Amino acid sequence: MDDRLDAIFSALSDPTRRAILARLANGKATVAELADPFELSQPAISKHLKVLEQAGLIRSGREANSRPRVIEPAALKTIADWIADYRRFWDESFDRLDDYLTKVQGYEND
Amino acid sequence: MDDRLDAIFSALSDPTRRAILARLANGKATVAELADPFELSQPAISKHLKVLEQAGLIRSGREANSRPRVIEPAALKTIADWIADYRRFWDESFDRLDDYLTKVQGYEND
DNA sequence: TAGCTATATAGCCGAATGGATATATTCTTT
DNA sequence: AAAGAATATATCCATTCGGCTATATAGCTA
Repeated sequence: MDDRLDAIFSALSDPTRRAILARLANGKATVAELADPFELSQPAISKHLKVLEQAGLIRSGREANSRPRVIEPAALKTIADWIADYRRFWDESFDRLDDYLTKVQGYEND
Repeated sequence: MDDRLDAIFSALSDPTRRAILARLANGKATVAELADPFELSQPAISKHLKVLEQAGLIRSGREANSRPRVIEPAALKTIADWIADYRRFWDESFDRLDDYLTKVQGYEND
C-alpha cells in the first residue's frame, strides 16, 4: 500500500504528467493528441504515459490503430483519502461538518 | 505554482518522508525523535527534512539546543485543492453535497 | 573555555529519472 | 503483400536522488 502511494505521488510530481491527466479529465485521448501540446518527442510522452499507467492513474484502451487513454479515478481517490487524514490541520470545521452530514442528512463519507 | 506542486508531490513520494509527516501530525518533534524509528543515518534524516521543508510541508523552530519541526498545513491544502478538481470522478454526490451546504447552511468551500 | 549534544553540510557513490534518436511492433489501407 | 500510421521499445546521456561517512557548526554545561 505504501508502494502504491510512492508510485502515485511520484507520477504526480511531474508537470507534464499532471497536464496529461488534466487533459484526460476532459475525456479519452490518443497518444498523439496527448503529445500535441508539448515540445517533447513522442517516446518521451509514451514514457510519461507508462509512468501514469503503472501508478494506476490512467488506463489504455484499444481502438483500431490507436491506444486511447482514459483517466482512472481509483488512484486519485487513494491519495485523496491519504490527505484526508490531515485535513483537520487546515479545516477546523471539517469534523463538525462530517458529523452533521452523517447524523442529520444520512450522507456517508467514504 | 506548478513548481510548488512538483516539490510537494515529489516530497510526498518517499515513504520515509510520509512517515515523518505522520509523526509530526502528532505534534512538534526534534530531529533525533524523528530519526528514531528509522534505520537511517542522521544526515539522511536531515536531508529528508530539508526536502519536506523546501516543499513547505514542515517548518523548523529553535528551542535551546535543538531545532524542532512542526507540520505546515498550507502545502497539504495546496495539493488537496488540486485533487479536489478531480473529485467528481469518484464521488458523484460531491457536487450535490457542495450545493447543499452552500445554499442551505451557508458554508463556503474555498 | 573545553567538552558534550544536537543538527547541518560536504563529498562520494550507485540507482533512478527524463530527455533524445533509432528502431520495432501492430493495425489499417491500398 | 506493401506501405503508412500510431505507438512502443531499446539505447544512450546528463541530472537528480537517496544513502553513507566524515566533518563542521551552534548552543549548553561543567
